[in-house]
Amino acid sequence: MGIKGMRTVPETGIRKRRILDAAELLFAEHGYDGVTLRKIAADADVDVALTNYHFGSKDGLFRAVFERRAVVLNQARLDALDACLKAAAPYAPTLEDVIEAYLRPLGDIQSSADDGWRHYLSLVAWVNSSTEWGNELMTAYFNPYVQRFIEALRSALPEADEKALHWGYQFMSGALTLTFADTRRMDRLSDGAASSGDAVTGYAHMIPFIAAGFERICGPKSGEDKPLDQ
Amino acid sequence: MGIKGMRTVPETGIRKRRILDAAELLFAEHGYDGVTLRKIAADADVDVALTNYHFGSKDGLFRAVFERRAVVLNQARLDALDACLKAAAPYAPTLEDVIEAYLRPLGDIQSSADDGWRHYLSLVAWVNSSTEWGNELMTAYFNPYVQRFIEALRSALPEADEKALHWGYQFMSGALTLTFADTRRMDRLSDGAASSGDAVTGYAHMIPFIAAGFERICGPKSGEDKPLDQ
DNA sequence: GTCTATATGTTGATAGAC
DNA sequence: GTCTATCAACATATAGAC
Repeated sequence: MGIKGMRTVPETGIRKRRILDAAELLFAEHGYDGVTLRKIAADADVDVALTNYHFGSKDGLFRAVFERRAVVLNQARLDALDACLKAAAPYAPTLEDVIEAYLRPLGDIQSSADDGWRHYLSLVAWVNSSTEWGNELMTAYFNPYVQRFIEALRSALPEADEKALHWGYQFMSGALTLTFADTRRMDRLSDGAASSGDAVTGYAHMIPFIAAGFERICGPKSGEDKPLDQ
Repeated sequence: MGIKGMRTVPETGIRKRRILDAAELLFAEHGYDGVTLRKIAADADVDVALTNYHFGSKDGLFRAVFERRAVVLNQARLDALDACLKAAAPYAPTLEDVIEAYLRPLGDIQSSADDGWRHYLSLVAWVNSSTEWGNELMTAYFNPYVQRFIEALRSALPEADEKALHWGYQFMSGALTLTFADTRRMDRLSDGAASSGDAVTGYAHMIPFIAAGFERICGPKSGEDKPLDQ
């Protein structure tokens, strides 16, 4: 086989991969309905029919894109969380350490030069705020990990009210999601003082911001912290 | 004119309004590309051609929907902010009062029975995290108001770093946006302990959470690390 | 203002040659 | 695995009768 200059490694998967990469970026930027298979194929520089050949349908392609990096991302975050818990053992980890273990891997990705991963985070942000896909995909792929994280939060905030804990997670998830989406609106709003592209500064502020929020509503003194008349 | 049982009030605008209402809900739920004019017309119980007659194009309809409530919403929030500033004068308002002035009107809308307004907030959430519409529409309609709010924040946090202030606003905006989106994911995640439909509890937690976050990264003691009871 | 009819293009998907 | 050719369905938008 080798003789006539033919590849000995099969190039199988090269086009399939290019489709995934192109779809990843386009879905992240425009959402599911804002993208056509033709545009994906054009950006991937392959024939339109290949998208259906490899993934069956547009729906199948979208799921394949989402699934591709979900497992490895969860594992990385799980490792960070475990390291944090082990470092603190036999005591409970501090709140800020738990938050940091949750956010740091994402911050590292976002400030990295890896376009694929950055686009993926953007896609996750879109899915997370989508009523159609969010419930199914986020629940299926990320809930088990999120549960572990909330457990860690609970151990760092032993007197936390269960409701407050989940609302706090919701706020953190929202702050994170908008940061991923990277709409560049902050740049104009702040007249250049702050840039949404500056992920390093973003996460440096986000970790203490979120930690303080949790402390306030879930802290040991959360009992008398009923700000509202209800 | 009255004689033959004809309406003396022109029914002009009834169908136009129904189109706006139907479009508002559908755009909020599925985004711009996830909705067809046919579906909007069907839900509004009018002919498809009417959508183009009244609004020129799908783009025009979308803008009309967004614009309809933007002005009145901004005015309501401006009033709340002014009331907060006046109540504190001649001193600077407290941080929590400013945050409350910003969030309270939204919380009131979301926990109200007014479907139209609730759908509108959902639409704003979608626009806010959209790369295609967010920059243009949010900037045009909401930036002037947001600037005023950030000014008020600045007066409550006199030593705030400008960058931190804007990042804090970004986190607040994200938390707010995801709460508007109301994907119901929290319900399952918390196994029923917390419900995203419970806006009253949500905002009751959100106000202190966000205030604590701002204090931590923008507070007078932001250099050090004063977690609680400061 | 409202409807019928239609123009004109695009969509996701497939069948079949290579 | 990849491409050509093609389908039926559906999209937005408009022209013209009422």
